[in-house]
Amino acid sequence: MSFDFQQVYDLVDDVPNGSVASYGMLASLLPGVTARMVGRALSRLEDGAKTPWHRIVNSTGAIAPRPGAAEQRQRLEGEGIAFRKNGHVDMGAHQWPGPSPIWIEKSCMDPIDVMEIVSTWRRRRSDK
DNA sequence: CTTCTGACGAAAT
DNA sequence: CATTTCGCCAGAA
Repeated sequence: MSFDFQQVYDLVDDVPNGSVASYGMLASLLPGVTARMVGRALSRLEDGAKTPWHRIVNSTGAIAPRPGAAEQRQRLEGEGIAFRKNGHVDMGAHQWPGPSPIWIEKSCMDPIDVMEIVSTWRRRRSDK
């Protein structure tokens, strides 16, 4: 069975205004889904979609080079996201804290595991 | 069935 | 930091 794009969209919908998440982090919260699959799911979004795709960047904080990258940056700046000189998002300051309790409940995941995963991604940032 | 192609990530250089 | 290299894998052609 192939995975359902919808589960990716549901998680992206959970990322609040003013914060950004990486493809890899979202993928790590979705068993069996890889970062590439998350990206593919977003690329298949339809134009009028309500899903906040612009809040997803890669693990280095860079915006994937593609038509529409400019719009993504513009939207993020509109939400108060700060960028560095090299064009990367300041992940340390805006990284998504993790999924909401509502999402965690719907996903049927163990809250402890979720916290574990999230902390791993935060640690990875600061180590660098 | 085979080939090609990425909205990625991590480590090495 | 920026670049390169390689692993990964579902769809489209």
